[in-house]
Amino acid sequence: MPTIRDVARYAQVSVGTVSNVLNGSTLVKDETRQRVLMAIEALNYHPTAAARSLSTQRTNTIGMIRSEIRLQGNLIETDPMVLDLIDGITSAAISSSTGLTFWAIPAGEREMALYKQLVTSRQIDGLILFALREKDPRVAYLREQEFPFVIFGRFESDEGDNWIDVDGAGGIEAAVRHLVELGHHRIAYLSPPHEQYLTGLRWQGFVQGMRDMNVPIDLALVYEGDFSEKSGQLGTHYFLDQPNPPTAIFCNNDRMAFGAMRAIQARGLVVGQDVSVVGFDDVSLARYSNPPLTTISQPIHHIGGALFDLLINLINQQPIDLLGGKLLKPELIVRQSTGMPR
Amino acid sequence: MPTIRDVARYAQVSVGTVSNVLNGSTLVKDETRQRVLMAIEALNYHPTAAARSLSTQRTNTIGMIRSEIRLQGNLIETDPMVLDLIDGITSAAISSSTGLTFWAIPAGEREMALYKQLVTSRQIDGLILFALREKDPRVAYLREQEFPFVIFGRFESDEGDNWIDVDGAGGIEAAVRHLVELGHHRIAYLSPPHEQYLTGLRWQGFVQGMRDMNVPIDLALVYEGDFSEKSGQLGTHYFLDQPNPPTAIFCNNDRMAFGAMRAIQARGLVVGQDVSVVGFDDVSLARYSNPPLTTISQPIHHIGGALFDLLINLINQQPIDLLGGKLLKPELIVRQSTGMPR
DNA sequence: ACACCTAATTGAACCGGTTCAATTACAGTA
DNA sequence: TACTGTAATTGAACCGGTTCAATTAGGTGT
Repeated sequence: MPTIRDVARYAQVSVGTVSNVLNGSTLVKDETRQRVLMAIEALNYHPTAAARSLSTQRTNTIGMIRSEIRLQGNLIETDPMVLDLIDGITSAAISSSTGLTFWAIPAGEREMALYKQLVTSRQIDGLILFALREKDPRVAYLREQEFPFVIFGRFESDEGDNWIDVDGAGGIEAAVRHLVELGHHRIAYLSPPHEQYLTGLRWQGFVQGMRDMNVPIDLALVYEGDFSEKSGQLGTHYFLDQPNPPTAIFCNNDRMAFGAMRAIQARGLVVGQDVSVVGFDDVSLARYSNPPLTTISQPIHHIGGALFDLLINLINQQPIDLLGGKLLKPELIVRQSTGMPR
Repeated sequence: MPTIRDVARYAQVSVGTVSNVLNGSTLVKDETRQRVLMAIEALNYHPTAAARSLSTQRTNTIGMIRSEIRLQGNLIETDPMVLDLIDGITSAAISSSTGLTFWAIPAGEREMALYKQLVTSRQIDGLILFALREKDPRVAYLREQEFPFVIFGRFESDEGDNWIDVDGAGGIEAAVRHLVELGHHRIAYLSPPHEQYLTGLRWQGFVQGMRDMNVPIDLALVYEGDFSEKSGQLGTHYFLDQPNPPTAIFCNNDRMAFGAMRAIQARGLVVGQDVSVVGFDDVSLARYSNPPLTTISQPIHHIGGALFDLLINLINQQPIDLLGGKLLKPELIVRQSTGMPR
């Protein structure tokens, strides 16, 4: 494996010159540059990433850590939405030849240890956080360390310039309006897990939407899910077992909505007629479910790219201009899972 | 940021000793070890990953590259199955504090350039390949470079010890048997894209299954999809527009099966009665679709972990024992999307 | 007291890049 | 021809670990 010194010798120049050629410095005479390039070609030389990182203090890698969450012992699978996020990030990352490194670890002490590891060992240049929890210790730590990071979502205050979020509350208000306009008065709310930070924001949107439409909230029609299809199913059975069941169910993600539809159908009821269902995310399958799911669409692929750009600017300490704004408007996509109540 | 020399000075030992403590060498006297550990604690020292990589030639990172594929200009989204694979890999990786780095790049010249980059710059210790294509240039290159890599799937010959696959052909044979036993004779086949290497293997399974059951294959009932819901939908409309339409459709992944079910339902037909549908993968949603999807289940989370272990052994040049075997038996999960033909 | 052996410790050399002060090359001017 | 200014090049020092031959410490046997 040739080193920069081999190239220098072959091209009869110094290592400094080779380095300048590699990094596109304008200080190199054209003829010399050609000679160096030919040497690089001839020896099939590629700079070693680790050596470069060591002296530049940059790794050209950003990180993302999934908090594995277990409920009753079984792992909650990653939401397909995250895959779209990854797609968006990596698509944007490739143009600046940056990689996205992934870890998965259960929330808790070991999680913090991993974050500390990564930050202090300079294994990555920055982090993308998502699915923040209430009083999330990760944010405090990263802030304290002044380590570059961006958040998909908000946290505690809307201040700071390192987050991008979708106005989920606004989306829910729109969904409630849609349901009430169809004639629904008993609307159930399938909540995200209470540990999640967004749970509070989403709930506010629901409360606001119901208030705006003058519909009372029945706390018997609120169920805490965990984003899995299973919990959507369980919550829906719980709702439909009530003496006074709902005619519509708002679900905080599409997976729970799919579970909800399944539960409704298992009781011989028709989704969109007997019970309406609204989801959140608009995963690609939502359009192909039976019936197609009314849901709140977030431009997740675009958000992934925007988060990446934001993070890179943060890392490079460049001024940040969030042209598209940092609080994006989601869009209610009406399909056949919602209809007038019977 | 303290370095190993700072720690050495603080603990009044040499850098070599600190390094020995860090790497768990038994050559250090217990008392000295304690002093060093206290210094590490006091200075809050963490070794720099790049420096370590430079001298050990190991990065503790493995890579995975998604080939972005565009058809008619639009990006094919990543299959949710891949997310489960990532989950499986990262779950296994964390215990050996290894990260998984991700890139996405369109297949073609730039793709090969990226592979060469990564291999020669020693940015990663090994690669996990998936979704191999016919005559895939990546395999030849990596073999030639003797770079450690493992494949989810097989390639050209079943030789080599660096792959794990599911016996897709066997799964399809079982699916065909299931359909024929229900009474189906006109079975359509929704194929993967022809560029994919597994397409040939899967087709052989279909042919074998049909032959075993003495059912003729009608080439008018074969359609090449691209793994997207959309293509499942298109293929199904194509099938149902035939003068002599099928009573069952085998789809090579669940996403296409969801599209197929949607198309069937759009025509006012009932899935599992008028037309049966079988998928492949058993993604988590398959159990919650309407009707629940009969599909071929692969232990994808487990495969992710096994691929990781295999790769680590390859990297460490340790003997490999694939206890579970490298060709795993998939399982046909019968749900309500298949039934007797009318 | 001395030889001998093992356990522990040392620190210079190395991994392979980048950086920048110092030096050299060369063209333009007096 | 000497002088000046800019362009190009040089190479030692540095980034922060690991490694290992050489050295020292400490214990045992005679």
